[in-house]
Amino acid sequence: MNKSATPWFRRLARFAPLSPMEQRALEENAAATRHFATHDDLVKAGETADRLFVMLEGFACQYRLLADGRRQIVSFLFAGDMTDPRQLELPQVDFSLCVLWPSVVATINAESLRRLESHANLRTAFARYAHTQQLIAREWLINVGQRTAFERVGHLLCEIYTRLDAVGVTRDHSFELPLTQAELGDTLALSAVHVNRTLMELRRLGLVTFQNRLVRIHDFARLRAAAGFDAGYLQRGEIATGVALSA
Amino acid sequence: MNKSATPWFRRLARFAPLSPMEQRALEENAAATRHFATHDDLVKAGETADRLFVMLEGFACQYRLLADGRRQIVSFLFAGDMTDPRQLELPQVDFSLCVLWPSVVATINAESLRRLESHANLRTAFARYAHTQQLIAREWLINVGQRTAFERVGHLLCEIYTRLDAVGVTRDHSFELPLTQAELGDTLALSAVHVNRTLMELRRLGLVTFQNRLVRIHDFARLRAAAGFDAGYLQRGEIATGVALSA
DNA sequence: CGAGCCCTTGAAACTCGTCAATGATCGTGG
DNA sequence: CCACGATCATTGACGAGTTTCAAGGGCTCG
Repeated sequence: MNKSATPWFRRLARFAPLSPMEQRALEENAAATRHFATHDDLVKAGETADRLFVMLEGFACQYRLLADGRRQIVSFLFAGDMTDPRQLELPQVDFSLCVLWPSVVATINAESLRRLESHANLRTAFARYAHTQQLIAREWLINVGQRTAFERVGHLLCEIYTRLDAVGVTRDHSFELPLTQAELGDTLALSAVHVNRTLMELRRLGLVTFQNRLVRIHDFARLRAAAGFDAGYLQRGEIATGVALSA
Repeated sequence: MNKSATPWFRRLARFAPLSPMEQRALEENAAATRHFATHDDLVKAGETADRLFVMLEGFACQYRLLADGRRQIVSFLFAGDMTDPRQLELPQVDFSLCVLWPSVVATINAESLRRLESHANLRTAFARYAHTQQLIAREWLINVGQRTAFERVGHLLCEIYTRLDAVGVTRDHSFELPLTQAELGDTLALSAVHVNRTLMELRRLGLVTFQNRLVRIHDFARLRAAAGFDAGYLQRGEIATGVALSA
């Protein structure tokens, strides 16, 4: 029995009631794991889509490269996150997947997915999970499209804090985020230099500090207001949506 | 028998083989239609999500408003397009839906959706269709995040041309697009003024003209190259993916 | 102890936004 | 049928936010 699937189970259990039997199914299918180092690419856009990836530990992102090297990061994968199950129906992968911090990753092939989806609750959980990921992607579009640099950085930090807090890996309003400012820039469509200046500004205002991979949110309420953050999109698909949302 | 569901049927039939029985099911459920005028809001973000919308004729968009009035359009709905079926599982609607040109819209409630999804092929078609919409949304993120104004406008026009061509409503490399420059701006995260200047530039270079709601692409190959457009994301989920993709 | 990556900072340039004014187009009512 | 108002396209001048270039400093790791 492989217990390393726990974060994955925890994440999915937020979207559908999962029994011990389904938990065991996840564990069995997360058995084949591999370790990856920072900057390893697990897949590149355009390759054959023959497997899914599940982050058991670590941190990764999906991105797309333009011909001249510009890069847009389109999603983050924390421990417990996985790539979109529907991906397996497509001939090619749309986004490259890159590990940003030493990670343990499980691989799910079509056969495994079929087995997992024979559990109705898992199928439901996968679908709702994927839907939530889509809501996040749309929110990023709004973030990049309409918000100022200051709001963008603040909004993303609010989102990450909320996501990590939901799985219990924050401590006293702080969390580890192994992202360089250049990577933050590729996420938020800002230059690394401007990300730096914006983080300075956030620090100067006493809202957030981000040093040595540690983000500390000093005043969530004020940050949230300044960034126009509303956690609704992160929780809408979950079973027992936290009632105490707006504050 | 209501034949107005034809564009909807055509669109879905690209994602799964649909029999006459399934076609009839669509027609029956598209029976309750309503007409809307330009700028009618069918739903607003935050309202209860109790129905889907299917565009039988016309043109609409989904958007989100920020507190101070900034607007990001997150998707276009042409004839045959529908809102995301998974939306019905959520308590609230995430995006407002606004008609941009006189339209005929069908409404699908949870009960109708359940009936439709009892057809396995329709369920598959819905899921793949929604997945393609998600790929488009991600592409928009890349567009807004990484491309210049010039590339953005070009890329969007390539996308729309490709989408409309697939359903046969283009004529000699031109198509109707009832969008104001301000709306284009809210889509591409540009000011209306800058959209105007960019369109001028595209015209000056002999790539595209956009006048009186008519877009004419004078040199698709060159536009496509200039914008870095690759139609893959539009066709990846479809059954018989056009083979002649890259050129 | 050096190499490499990352953060930080300044100066200059550029893209794009805002403000403002003029035309063009179109539907509507007189 | 024309005048009116409204909406939209167009253009210019100016300003703001952000990028780019460049250089220095700090940290980590071999």
